[in-house]
Amino acid sequence: MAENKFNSKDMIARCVPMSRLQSVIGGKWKILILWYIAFYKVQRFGELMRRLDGITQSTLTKQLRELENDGFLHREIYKEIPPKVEYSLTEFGESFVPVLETMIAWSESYLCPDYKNPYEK
Amino acid sequence: MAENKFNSKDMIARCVPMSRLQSVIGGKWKILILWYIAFYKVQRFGELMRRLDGITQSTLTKQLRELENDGFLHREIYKEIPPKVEYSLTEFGESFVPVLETMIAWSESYLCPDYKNPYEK
DNA sequence: AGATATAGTATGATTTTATATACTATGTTT
DNA sequence: AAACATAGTATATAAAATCATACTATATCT
Repeated sequence: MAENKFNSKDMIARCVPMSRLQSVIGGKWKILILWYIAFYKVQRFGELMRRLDGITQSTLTKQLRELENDGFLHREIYKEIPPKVEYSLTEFGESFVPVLETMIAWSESYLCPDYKNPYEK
Repeated sequence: MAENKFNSKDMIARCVPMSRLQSVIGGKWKILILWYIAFYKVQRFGELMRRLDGITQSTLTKQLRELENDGFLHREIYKEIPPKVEYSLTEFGESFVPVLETMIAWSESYLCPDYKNPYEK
């Protein structure tokens, strides 16, 4: 049996950042949205709608607002007609990109091993 | 404006591993459960219950079953009274540990910067 | 004989998440 | 004059996730 060198109180305390991470990137679309914005430079609401197969406008709006409130995204509004809004990563959002990279690398190797990225040799 | 060197079809295809990852580690408790098992060597149902503040038995059971079905966890049943079951990472589950490490490192640095891990200098 | 321990299951209620549908604004194009 | 484009909002509904509560089994301890 493995030994546990942490006591109960420490274990609970240590868990806090993981809990926060869960609450911040949980949700059915968030890492996908961040992924599109970070790696494919998708910036427009309409394009995200087309990419995220099956999402509704109100759900996308809600997820984007939460990502904005949590500091990942910047939302630039242009006073034009028809309306134009561009989403981009904040500095904080950029800091999360290596985590996304680790996630996608693992997913491609272990979760979808038959998946072939056409841009890698 | 950033250029996008991927066409629409590729973008959708490329997204698949991220979608699967989302479906596999989404949910309110899963990365937390994996974290406890991987880093604190928690193996028993009852101990997980005590760690995961607020989770109910049925929810914990469901999450553990899903992690087992998705290949992350091994569930070893001992034919004893009172019942004894031990959870541990499979080889596949172990492959995910570096991702968990990246997640927690980012969370500690960026999400909970005031959090102090008592076991690091 | 009754309490204790562990790992659950069963049922139904509640909360959270997501969906469908209709609607808004207004400059430009047909 | 009507249609189009974009980025939404509003309202109501449905589906999924989670929770609360009560219950099961049975060897061992008191």
